[in-house]
Amino acid sequence: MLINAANEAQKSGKLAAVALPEVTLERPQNADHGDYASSFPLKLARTARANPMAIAAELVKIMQPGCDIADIAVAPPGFINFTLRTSWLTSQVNSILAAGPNYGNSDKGKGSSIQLEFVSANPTGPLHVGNGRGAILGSALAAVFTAAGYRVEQEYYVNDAGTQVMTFYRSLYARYQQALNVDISMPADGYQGAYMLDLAKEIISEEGDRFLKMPEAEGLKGIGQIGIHKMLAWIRQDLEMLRVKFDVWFSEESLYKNGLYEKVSGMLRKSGYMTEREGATWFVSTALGDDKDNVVVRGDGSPTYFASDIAYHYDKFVQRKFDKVIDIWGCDHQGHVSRMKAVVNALGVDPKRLEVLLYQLVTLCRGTEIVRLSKRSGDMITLREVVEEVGADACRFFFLSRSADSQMEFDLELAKKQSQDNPVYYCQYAHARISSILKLAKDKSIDYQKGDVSLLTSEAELVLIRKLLRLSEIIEIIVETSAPHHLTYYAQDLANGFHSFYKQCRVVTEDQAVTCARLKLVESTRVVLSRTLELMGITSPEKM
RNA sequence: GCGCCCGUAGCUCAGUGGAUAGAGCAUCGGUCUUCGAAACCGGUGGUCGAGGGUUCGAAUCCCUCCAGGCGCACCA
Repeated sequence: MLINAANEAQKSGKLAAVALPEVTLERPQNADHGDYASSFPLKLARTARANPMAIAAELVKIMQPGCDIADIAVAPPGFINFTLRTSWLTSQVNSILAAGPNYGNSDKGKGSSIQLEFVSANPTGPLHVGNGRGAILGSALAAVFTAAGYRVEQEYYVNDAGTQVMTFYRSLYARYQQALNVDISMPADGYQGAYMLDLAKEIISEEGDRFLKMPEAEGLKGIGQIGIHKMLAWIRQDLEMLRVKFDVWFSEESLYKNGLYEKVSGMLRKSGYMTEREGATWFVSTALGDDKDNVVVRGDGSPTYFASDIAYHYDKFVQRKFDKVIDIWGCDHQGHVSRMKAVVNALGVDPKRLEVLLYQLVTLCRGTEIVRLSKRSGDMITLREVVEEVGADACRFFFLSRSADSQMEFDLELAKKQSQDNPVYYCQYAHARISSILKLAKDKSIDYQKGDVSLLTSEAELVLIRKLLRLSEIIEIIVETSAPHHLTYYAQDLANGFHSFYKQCRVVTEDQAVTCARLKLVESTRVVLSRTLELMGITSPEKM
C-alpha cells in the first residue's frame, strides 16, 4: 500500500524518482499512535531531498482507508500511523473461531525441511539442568516452526562411540566388580556419580555375575553396552517428563559401521581439505577462513568427535537433504561453530543452511552456594530432580522465559517458591477462568454460535482482540530469530488482556445479545491462549 | 593474548534503528452482594556499565575502555 502510494507520487512528480527504501511497519508503544506505524517518509527524506512531513502528507493523500483501516494519519517528525477499523477488529473474533486450533499457523516455510538437533548429551550419565534448557528450547522451536509451515524433524545425536564412552565402560565395569567384592579401584578419570553404583547393582540383579566370568575385554564391552542402553532409556524418560520427544535417535557409531565416515573423509581428502601433519590427520579449516586447523584422526589412528561430526553433517545435508539444519548447543561448544561451518562449506553446502544456536549456561545454586555441574564428580543435580520438584509446566516456562543469550541462575532453595511465583500459573489461571465461564454458559444452555461480534465495542474488549491478533506476528518473529522466549511474554500479555477484560466486562448477564458476543470473545481467547501454551509445550488446565 | 555471550528499576529479565525505555517479583495504596481475588487498578523506583562515533533519530549499529560468564586440546 505504501509502495503503491510512493510509486504513484513519483509518477505524478510529487516525489523525486529515487530508489525506495524498504517499507517497514512497527507497532507503536503508544496506543495513541494507532495500530501500526511506518517511518517510511523519514527514511525517504534523505534520498528524496524533501521534508519527511511533506512526503508523509502526500502519501496519506493518495492512500484510502479501506474496510480494515479506519484512519491514516501523519505524525511528526514524519510517521504515518494506521488505525484499524473497529468492525474489522471484531470480525476477527469470528475468524479465530473458524480457524480453531489452527489459528496462527502459516505457510511461511512452504513445506521446506528443517532438522533440529538438540540435547545430544553423552549417554554417560543422567541429564543435568543445562541439558534441560537445550531440550526445551529445541522442542518449543520445533513446535513454532511446524506452525509456520516447515517440516521439522527433531533429532538426538547419541555419542555412543569415542573416549567418553570407553571411560563410562571402564567406570561401570569397576563398579560392577566392586559390587561383587572384587578389590579394584575406579579409573582416575572415571564417572564418580552415585548413579553408576545403582546402575551396576541393577545390572547384577538382572544379569548376575556372568560378566565377571568372561575375559576382561569381553565383560567390559558387554556390561558397557547394557549400561549405555540403560542410560539412554533414563535420558528418554527424563525428556518425556518434560514433554520433549525426538523423531530420531541417531547413533554416532553407525557413521563408522556403515562406511559413511570413510566415504566423507575420502571426499575431503580428494578435494584437499585433509592433510597429514605431525602424525595426525587434520581438517584444513584455515583454507576456509577459520583461525586454525583441527585434528580429525589422532596419531594413534582413532578419530576425534570432530571426525564423526563431519560425517554426521554430510548425512544431514547430502544424504537426508534437509533444507536447513539447526544445531542447538551450550555456549561451551562455541569454538566448534566456525569449524562446523567450514566443514559444511567444504562439503559443497552453503554454510547459511547450517544455523548453530548457542544457549548460555545455567548455573545452579543453593542459596548463595554455587553447585558445579559435572557428571564425573559426585555432586550433581539432575534434571529429573528439578522437574519432579517444580513440575514440567513451570520448568518449561522458566527455561523459555529468557533469551538463549542470557545466562540464567537456578536457585534450588527457591525452586518451590519460584514455581509458585512462576508466571506460568498466571497464564494457566486465565485459561481455567475462561473454561469455567464457558462451562457456565453451557450449563445455562446458552447457544452463542450466532452471537453478533459487532457488539464488542468497549475498550477492554478491543484491547483484548488486538492482543489475540498478535499470535501470528509472534510466530513470525520467532521463526526469524529462533528465539522462542517471546512466547512467554506474549502469553502473559494475553492473559493480562483477558483478566482485565474479565474485570471490566461481565460476560454472562441478562442481556442475551451482549452475552453471546462476549462468549464468542471468551472462546476465541481460549483458542489463542491454549494455542500459545501448546507451542510452549505447556498444558491448558480447565481447573486449577 | 584472541574469540563468542552478557551489563537496562532494589531483584530476575524483556525490548525486530523510531515517538514518553517496559514486565514480573519486591514495596506502598485502592478494589470481592454477582461469571474463579491464583485476579484487577494505581503509586514509588532508570546517568539503559563508561566514553567517543554513525544517523533526522541509538538501550539497539561501529570503536575504545571497565566488569562478569564461556571458549581457545591429538576431551566431548
